[in-house]
Amino acid sequence: MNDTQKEPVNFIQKIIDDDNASGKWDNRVHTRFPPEPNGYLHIGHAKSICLNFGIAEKNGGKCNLRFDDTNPVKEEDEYVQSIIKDVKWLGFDWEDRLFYASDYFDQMYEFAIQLVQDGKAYVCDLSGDEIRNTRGNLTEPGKESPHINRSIEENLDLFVRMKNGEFANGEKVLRAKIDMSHPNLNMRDPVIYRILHASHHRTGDKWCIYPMYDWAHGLEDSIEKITHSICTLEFEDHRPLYDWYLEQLGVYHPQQIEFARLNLNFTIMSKRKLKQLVDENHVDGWDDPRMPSISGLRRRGYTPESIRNFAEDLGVTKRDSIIDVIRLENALREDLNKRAPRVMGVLDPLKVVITNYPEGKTEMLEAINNPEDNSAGKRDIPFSQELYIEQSDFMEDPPKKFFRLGPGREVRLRYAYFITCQEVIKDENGNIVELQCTYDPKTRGGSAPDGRKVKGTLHWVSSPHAVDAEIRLYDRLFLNENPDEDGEFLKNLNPDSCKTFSNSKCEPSLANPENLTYQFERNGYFIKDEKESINGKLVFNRAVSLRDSWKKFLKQVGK
RNA sequence: UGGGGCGUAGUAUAAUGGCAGUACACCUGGUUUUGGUCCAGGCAGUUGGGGUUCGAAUCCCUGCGCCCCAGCCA
Repeated sequence: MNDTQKEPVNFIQKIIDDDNASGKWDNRVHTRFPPEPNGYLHIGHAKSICLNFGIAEKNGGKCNLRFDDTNPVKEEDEYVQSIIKDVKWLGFDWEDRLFYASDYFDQMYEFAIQLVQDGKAYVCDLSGDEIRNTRGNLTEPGKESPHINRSIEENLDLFVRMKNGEFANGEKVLRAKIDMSHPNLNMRDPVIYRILHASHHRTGDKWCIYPMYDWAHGLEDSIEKITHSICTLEFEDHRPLYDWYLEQLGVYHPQQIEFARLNLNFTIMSKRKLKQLVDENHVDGWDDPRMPSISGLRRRGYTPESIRNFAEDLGVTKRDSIIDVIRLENALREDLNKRAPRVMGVLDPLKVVITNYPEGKTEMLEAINNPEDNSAGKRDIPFSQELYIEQSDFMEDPPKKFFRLGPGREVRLRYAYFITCQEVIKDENGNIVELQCTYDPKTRGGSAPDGRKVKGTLHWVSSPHAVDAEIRLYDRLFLNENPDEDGEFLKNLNPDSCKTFSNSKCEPSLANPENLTYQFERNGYFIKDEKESINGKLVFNRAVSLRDSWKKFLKQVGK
């Protein structure tokens, strides 16, 4: 790279550069990824994970993994475990810094006591409805709570009794005393603690009051000595409150910085809606290969590297944007093109008999494992008289630009021979069931000594040596670019998002596939589905197709 | 309508007072034992109006458009 082409520096890195120049944080960079364990991680979280861990890494800093588990009614250990697994799988290391907001509940409670003692918080008896009704709205100020002037002693007493479980859910809350006419709604005496008689997945029944996000998050950051607290745009309005709390408490005060979350077209990113897809069985769980969840992408055949490259390529800004999901797919293709071993698999087999090939003979032919990587070596694949090719590689009455097989046409079988179609065998219904072809023995390996060329090269599998498999091809889960545009994302589900070929044939090397994504030549990238490959059945998922200019051509000419 | 943000090719993203660049998408062509990869070329942009300046995407004024906020969710 020449020095006129610098790597673009995003606005967060610029802030860090400035801070380091001024010595603001003693040149420390300490970030955190703070998921709430109320669902599985998705590709949107991946952007945040890559940003937080990435920026720490680039600046010689640290990044914590911290569970923001302040709402026991929504959170579960299952989600904690899945999140740990996913972040690790993406390739990030929080070393010994795995934290939970719930570890700080005692400290948070003490800080709340301090705020009450300073006369900056009060216990309010208003119901949820009453609080809402007295908050005012976008244009009108709110009204003060009738309990705003309780004495410090009374507030202390009531708050302690809240903690001790003397009151029912919703009966009382602790609120900050700020300004009910503040133009920022978040500053109108926000709730700090609410009563929730609910069992927490980590603290059990120790607590019946739980801190609200705004109270908890700044304290978590403060306790962990975070420098740059990176979050998404919708929290911009919360920053004044984040700052207010830490300011009033006089504690270590990180800087909150907001960036635009990732949106992908043809995809939904709301955890609530993804959970709905799972709960209502529209998909086969959080790890359904069509889900944008990390676990879904993993099962689909995505690599951690491709996701990280994608996230890196995205950049970081404050602009709302919708990324074309094609970019995610391209990131995978780019990664896998360099690394994936090539194999041959026929999705939808059509029998081919080589009439002039010795019956019962098997010969081994040499194939290159990865033309992009010489170190991947070579392998031998068996060839025999009876083969399978792809149904879509034969046309009885092919158009001129169809470079594949047709009556009387000659094509190359990859790494094998040139064959010519002599006869088309049909069943009583007129379906093509077999092709009788002849081969040219002089073209062994795939090139003709007389220099003659063929346009098409087909993948194939020797019938007696074939490994049976089921192959699943995935399409987008939704029909619309913006699936939730009309608020009815379920109606926009793509009924053809999974196409199954149950009679596929693979080359013998695939009998016991490794846990990696292969390229099935001319078909795309595939990975064994560990969940579905049971009872001797072998199931492959297609992660992404190869670019297909033939398909594109068909589309152009209108089918 | 109060407050907080954001406006650069189709989609994203650089340029922070000095040649509007890059990626993806799209279109041509070349190479090729994957209609893959790779290579070469092309199309295409600063939200409107005013101002400051030798010079404005960038600074100022003023419109317009889009997003977020009225959970005891995060």
